[in-house]
Amino acid sequence: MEEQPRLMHPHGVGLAGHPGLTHRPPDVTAGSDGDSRKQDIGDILQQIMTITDQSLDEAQARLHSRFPHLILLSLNTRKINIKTIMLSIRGAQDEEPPDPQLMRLDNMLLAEGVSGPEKGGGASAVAAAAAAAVGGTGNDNSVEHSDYRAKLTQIRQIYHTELEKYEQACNEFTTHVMNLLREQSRTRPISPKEIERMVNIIHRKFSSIQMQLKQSTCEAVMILRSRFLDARRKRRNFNKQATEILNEYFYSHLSNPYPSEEAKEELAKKCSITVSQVSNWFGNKRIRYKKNIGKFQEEANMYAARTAVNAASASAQGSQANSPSTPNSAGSAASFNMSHSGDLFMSVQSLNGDSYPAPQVGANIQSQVDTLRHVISQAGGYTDALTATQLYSPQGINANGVWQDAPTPSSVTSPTEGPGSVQSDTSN
DNA sequence: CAATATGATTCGGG
DNA sequence: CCCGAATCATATTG
Repeated sequence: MEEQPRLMHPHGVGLAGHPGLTHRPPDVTAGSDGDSRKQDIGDILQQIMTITDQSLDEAQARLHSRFPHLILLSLNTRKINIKTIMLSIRGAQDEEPPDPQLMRLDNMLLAEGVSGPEKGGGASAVAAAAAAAVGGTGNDNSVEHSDYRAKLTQIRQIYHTELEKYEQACNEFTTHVMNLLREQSRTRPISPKEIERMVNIIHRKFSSIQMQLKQSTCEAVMILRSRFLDARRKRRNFNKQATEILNEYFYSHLSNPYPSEEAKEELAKKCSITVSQVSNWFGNKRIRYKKNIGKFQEEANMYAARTAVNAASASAQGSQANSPSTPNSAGSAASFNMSHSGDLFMSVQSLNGDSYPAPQVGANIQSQVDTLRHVISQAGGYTDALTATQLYSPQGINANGVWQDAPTPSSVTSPTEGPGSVQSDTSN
């Protein structure tokens, strides 16, 4: 919630001051005496070393200071799934084997889309790669996605500017030194080998800086990735309305709370969440409901009653088939059509029994039956006879085939028992 | 703060 | 792939 501003530096930032490199070659030209040439060369070399070392540190410091929170985060938060990530880039951190490491970093940056072409394709590639690396569930979390992408772009931007800067500085410096050497060559013979050696030294130094930069960038990307792709880190509860909608659906399809793909899509749309989230929600809901029905009775009652009323009024106004007369509204949802519902239930039993081929009316009724059944089973404690006939199981749902499965081994016929159940049903 | 609620992920199975 | 189950990590609540 606070990383935005930090990373949001509109380009330019940070490139401004660049102590180590920008203040490039000290005025070496001063040593135009003649004798102290050799000394100068030594000095220059010294300078190179100093400068580059300094800038190296700075390069690192800068990067770290640019993503301080991120890095802090990685250190603070528990072991998160960074372990996987760390594994993938380990070896790059510890020792410093010359080549393979650099290649690794390069590959990674490339795969990450940081050092690749432009944005667009790169980002999606990153997403894919990231998803694959982290979970494997390449789903659709486009929301967080854009955020993630934006930040990745920033990282890339910084990376590129810095890299460019380094390169430029390197070139400038090399030229500078070359010029100097050339100048000196008039006073003393300078073997090409010597020049080459100098250039090599410079390049080596600069490439080591580059590598630091790459490494730091990798780190930042990794952290960013873990931050954004591990959704658990940012879990947000769905808003009240969404939960309502989901619950409504769940309880009105209690006998078969497995929304089809289309249903999921619709729910997702209505709730402003992704289909995956809908699936997750139902998965969680099913198992948690089953695990402790008592805990959900209140809620079940509520939604069942509510949707029952809705459905009832709806069907009353619409077609009527062999429907029960749909009595009074609100109030005693539990007690009302108890007797009728018995019939209804029986009559629909067949529909309900086999698969849910239910045409149009069937679906409608099915839904009602579900909710009614609940209402009934709630009042069940009092309506001996009906509940006694185990037509529809003890727990209220699992009447037929599918989503049934005896839950709590305890309590069978009486809805009572266990934690805090009952009580509330009469209030209804 | 602990306890609980909740969304997401991971691990087998079909 | 979808499920259920177990589990994780965060949110919310008391």
